Amino acid sequence: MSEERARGGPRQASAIFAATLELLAERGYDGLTIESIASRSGVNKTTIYRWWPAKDAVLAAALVHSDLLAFAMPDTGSLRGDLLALARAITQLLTAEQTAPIVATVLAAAPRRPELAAVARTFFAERLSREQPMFQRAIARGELQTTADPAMIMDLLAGAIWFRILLRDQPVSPDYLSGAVDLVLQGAAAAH
Amino acid sequence: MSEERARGGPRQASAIFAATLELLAERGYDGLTIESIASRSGVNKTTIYRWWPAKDAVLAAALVHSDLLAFAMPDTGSLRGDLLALARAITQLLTAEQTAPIVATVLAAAPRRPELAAVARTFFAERLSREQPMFQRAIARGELQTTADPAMIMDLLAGAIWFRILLRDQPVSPDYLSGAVDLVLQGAAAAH
Amino acid sequence: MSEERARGGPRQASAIFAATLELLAERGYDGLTIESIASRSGVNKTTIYRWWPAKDAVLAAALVHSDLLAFAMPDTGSLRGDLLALARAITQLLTAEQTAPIVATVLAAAPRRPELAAVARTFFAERLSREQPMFQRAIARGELQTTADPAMIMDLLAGAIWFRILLRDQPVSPDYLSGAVDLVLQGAAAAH
Amino acid sequence: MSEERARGGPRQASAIFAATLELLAERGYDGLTIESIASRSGVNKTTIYRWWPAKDAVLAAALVHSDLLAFAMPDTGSLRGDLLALARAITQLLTAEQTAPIVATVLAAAPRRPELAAVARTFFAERLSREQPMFQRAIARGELQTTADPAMIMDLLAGAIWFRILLRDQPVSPDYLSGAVDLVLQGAAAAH
DNA sequence: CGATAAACGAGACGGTACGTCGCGTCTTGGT
DNA sequence: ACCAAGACGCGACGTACCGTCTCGTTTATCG
Repeated sequence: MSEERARGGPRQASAIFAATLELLAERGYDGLTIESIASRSGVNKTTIYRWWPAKDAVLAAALVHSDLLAFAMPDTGSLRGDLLALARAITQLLTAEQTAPIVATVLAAAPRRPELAAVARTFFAERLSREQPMFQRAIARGELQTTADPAMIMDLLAGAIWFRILLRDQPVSPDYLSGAVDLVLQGAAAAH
Repeated sequence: MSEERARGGPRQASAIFAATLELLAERGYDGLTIESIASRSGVNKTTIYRWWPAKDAVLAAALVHSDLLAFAMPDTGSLRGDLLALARAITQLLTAEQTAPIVATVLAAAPRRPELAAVARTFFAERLSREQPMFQRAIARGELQTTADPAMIMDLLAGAIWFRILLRDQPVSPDYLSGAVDLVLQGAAAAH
Repeated sequence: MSEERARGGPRQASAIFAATLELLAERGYDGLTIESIASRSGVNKTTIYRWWPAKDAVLAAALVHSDLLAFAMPDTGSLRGDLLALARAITQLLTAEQTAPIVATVLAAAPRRPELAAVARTFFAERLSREQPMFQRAIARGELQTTADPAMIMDLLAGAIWFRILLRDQPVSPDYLSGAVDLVLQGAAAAH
Repeated sequence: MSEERARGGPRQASAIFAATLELLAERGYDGLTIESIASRSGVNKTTIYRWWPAKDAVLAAALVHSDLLAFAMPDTGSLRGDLLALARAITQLLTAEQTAPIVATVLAAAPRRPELAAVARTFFAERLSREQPMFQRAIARGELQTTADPAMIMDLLAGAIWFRILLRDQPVSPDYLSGAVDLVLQGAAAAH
């Protein structure tokens, strides 16, 4: 029952994925070439093409296979604490030296790259679904109205962080984060 | 005293810029090549390289030169109306057939491309400064507290729209927009 | 055991060589470009660069591969006859419609082009060594002194023809050839 | 009566010619570009094109204008001495550091470059005519038969040297030169 | 255990685009 | 009238990866 190789991948899939993410971090999306992945992972170019149609697909597979997209769902006892923890995790993802280039790259390529777009979409959808319990706990605690829209709350919070870091290129301070969380929470608390 | 050509650009700059944006919309960022710009604009490749070092620079110049980044600052009489108008304009920009491919592609590519990042940064900074009167009017009307942070409000609103359309790939309905505006406004209205 | 392709050359080497010599004859040395060779031979430019670093190398290989540099060593029974045959062959090479443009161009370019110079040097060295039997037969027949220097004799004879055709641009008549052969032979016959 | 500028040339012709020959010696024929001549001579590219159609023409004019092609006709008192002096001068021209690259270059380009070919042809023709007195003196002294062909003698001698240096890439020793002169002289002396 | 099919290594190839160089033409403006 | 300055179209350069394609050589699974 050697499960070492999943269906639909080459024998050295792990080496390929590792090389892919290394190179992506080192040289950026454009510096990431199939040939460099092949060379770095000690695999022949043909082998990669046998399994994936293009470098985006390799990258998508590498991301899914990696734990870069994994994140712990917080449970601090209060919605404010949970949202703050999430906001900090997002900020971390977008600024940490190892993850920032990868995440920026994937999002940049996503709009025109179905594979990467699918990864992003799936990631965010799954994330939202995993956030549901957090909001249900908050409702149970009376911290949130039943009518509140968790997706919108996360859009506002996560969007502000993404927007500020990637597009406005402005720092995201702890104060900014707590201010944004407060604003959104108070806004959601107000009756419709 | 024909001042027809600004300093630092080729004679057919306009044709080059037009071709650049057309091709960007048609083929996406990676499909946009210097040779295709040259061919489409009826200009020689060499001429483009004489003036810009890389395609990002051409693209940045084309964006600055275009009116895509122009936008009217609303003045509806209420902050809610103004923010809603802005939110609609942003949504429009990101979804309209002519602008969406260009804007989405540029914004997506910006984090990895210094020139494009600079354009985005400048654009958003200028935009924010032009939004100041809108917030000052709201404060004068008593719709907003003096302590409110306009930048954060715009980050939340614009970020949510951008995030939802480009990353989560979800529709942005009029109800969603007004809901988001309300949430943010009520959140900002609550005391700190 | 198909030995069809010699080591160190592309699969369509012959087509490339043929195109190279054709184009050299048609357009001269400077008009001979890698791109034109690629186009004419139906091979991609990249393929040529994969195997040769520059056009001189292609040209050198084409020359070596061709039979332009092949020549039959005469054996007419007398040194005078042999030298006359050689002189005629050289003249022919430098004036015949098919060979003249190629040979003249190559010889002219040789001094400035290491690869071509090497081809010329090798060719003339090999040629001289193949001429040795001719001179030995002449010595055996008593037509030539043992002290005579075959290399000098050939330098004088070949040099005169080459000089006259390529540099002085003057015709080389049969009378001129036999006159030159006679002069050299009689000079060589005289005691030192 | 300022004759400083000949008809059909720009004001800075001398600077252009000097730059041309310098660059030719420094960088070879291919490294000699119109743009580099213009830059070195402090003249605009346009000016050069106004007067000469291509770099060959500039080079031809520069050579004619220079004294590189000048040579003194020897008069040593004997034909053998005169020929030896000529042979040494030719060898010098082909091997001296300053002249060798220029001469090799011109001859290399000549076959396909009418301007340069004309320069070469003119040079050799004029040279031969200036050699006539040398042969007439020899005939007057009884060193040479009336029937001897001076052109052929010079073809053999000069051709051997050119051939040996440029094509066979072999050294030309003093012994070689005197041997060649002796051989040719004795051959010419023998009756037809 | 040995056949056989999948996976792989090696690398030549056609192709697109890159960014650069020098050519020769042209226009403009200044002596 | 001549020239400096320099933009321009053009052709070729040599390079980098792309994705495709044989062609043998492992592997590893199964009869």
